[in-house]
Amino acid sequence: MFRRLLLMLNSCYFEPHMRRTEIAKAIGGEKIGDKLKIMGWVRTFRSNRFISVNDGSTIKNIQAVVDFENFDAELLKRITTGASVSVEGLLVESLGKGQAVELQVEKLEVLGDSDPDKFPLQPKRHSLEFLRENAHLRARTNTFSAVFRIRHAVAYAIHKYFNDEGFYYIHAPIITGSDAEGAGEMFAVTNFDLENPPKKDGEIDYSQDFFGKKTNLTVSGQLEAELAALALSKVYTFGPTFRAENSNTSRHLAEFWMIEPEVAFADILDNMDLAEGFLKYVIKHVLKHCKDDLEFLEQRKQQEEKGLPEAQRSELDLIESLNFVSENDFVRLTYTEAIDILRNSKPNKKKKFQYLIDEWGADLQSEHERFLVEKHFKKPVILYNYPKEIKAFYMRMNDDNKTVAAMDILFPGIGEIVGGSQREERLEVLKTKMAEFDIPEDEMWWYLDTRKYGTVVHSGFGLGFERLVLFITGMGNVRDVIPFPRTPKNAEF
RNA sequence: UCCUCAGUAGCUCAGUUGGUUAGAGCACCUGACUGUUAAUCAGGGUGUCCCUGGUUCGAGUCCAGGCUGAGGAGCCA
Repeated sequence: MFRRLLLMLNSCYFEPHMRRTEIAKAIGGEKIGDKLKIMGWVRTFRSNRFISVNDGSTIKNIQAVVDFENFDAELLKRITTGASVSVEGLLVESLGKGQAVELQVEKLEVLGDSDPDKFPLQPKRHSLEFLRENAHLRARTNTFSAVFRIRHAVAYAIHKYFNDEGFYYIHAPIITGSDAEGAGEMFAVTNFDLENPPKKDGEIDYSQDFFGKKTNLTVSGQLEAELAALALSKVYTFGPTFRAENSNTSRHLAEFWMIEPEVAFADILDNMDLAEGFLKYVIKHVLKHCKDDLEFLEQRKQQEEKGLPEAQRSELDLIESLNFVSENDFVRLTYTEAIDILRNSKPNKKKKFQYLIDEWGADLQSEHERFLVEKHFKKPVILYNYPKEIKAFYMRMNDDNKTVAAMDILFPGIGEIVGGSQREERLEVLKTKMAEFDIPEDEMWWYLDTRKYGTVVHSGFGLGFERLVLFITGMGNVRDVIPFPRTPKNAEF
């Protein structure tokens, strides 16, 4: 009632400081007949009359209609692609097709000019590579604003899922003093003068460094998550992770975000249930809340695949494939079963694989994972119980003494999206494995303590956040789903 | 790091067996028009052909080395 009254007053005259209405709210349909102020960035200015304005609140633009006869020509000249504007006027049903509503402009202000000769983004299609080089501006494109809104929705859904399931969010340290985590090359953290570090007996003396020891950026929060899970039962981490690998692929970043749930009293099967339920929940959330953006990205993908031969195009459209994954059970398959399938597969018999599968124990290559996911099952696959030799030291030894309770989830087009395991909770077995893997016990005393005092069965996994966003958005390169990608030879912006 | 491919106007790209002054579309500038949807029409070329060296009468084109990017592999998430 009170609001109605305000609205009536509002439509009679302009307040001196009218509040901005987000475009997402303005085009919802409920505000027709209201006087509104819109602020945003000009996408196009057509016919000297129609300003397409976007403020990032939605992929849709609002059409602001100016009677150019009543406005200063010099002012209208400043309405260029990329300029920021404030427009006030009456929101009405659109006279033209293509949009439901439009704003009849009564007040027009250019907030920030944009020299059209120099502004890099034109009202046309740009290559993703070009936009990557202009990452400071690329969020002003439909594609990237859609991707980043979805990235947000995915992050939010992850926190919501875990919260609703009784998990606690643990902030694992970014700087780590243990170099025994065994997940690849690390970035050193130091405040030494690199030209002239202090030395002792010819060697760099790390005891004089900031932390009094050698430290690195974290490659995984798993070990810390395990400590927390063995107190709080159900925890997860969600933070930046760093790998100094010289990886140049569409699936690797030097700085990426990883989610690592860890659950006490849970075995490998519980772990698979958690991962599968979690992935489905997140995808459903995005399907429900990001419809406009998904539809746009679906069209973008179709457009992009038009140029490809039919065999290389996706069988399902983006939204279809998300529905499919969220509504169907993942295939669960032991490593041993996978080897049997692969050994008898056509590409193996016809020697089409670059690495032929002949015996149990071989590490699976990308081509094998792809075959299983994209050709044989055509759905996400959970592979588990791998040979102990090809997996990490902390994974729990199975009773066969040959395999460990590891599991990887493979997604079509992405490959490994989740890697996890039941953890070795038996102190003596863990110590033996560490010796086999040359991991010094004295650096991991705190990890071993959890097995010494009240050890329990527990499991967890790591999920590559960008790989999940990659799958959900249908983009082709993780560099295009993170605002400012860090890759070898690239840390611009 | 390895393999393959690419680098020409602001962007996307064409450029013949090495041959005169390097082109197109879009963007941009000027003008016209005005209910448009990446508006339309007319006119205008804005260039270190990635860099360095070499072969040649002559190199965007051929050769060598380098830089950058992409795809794939490895590593993995």
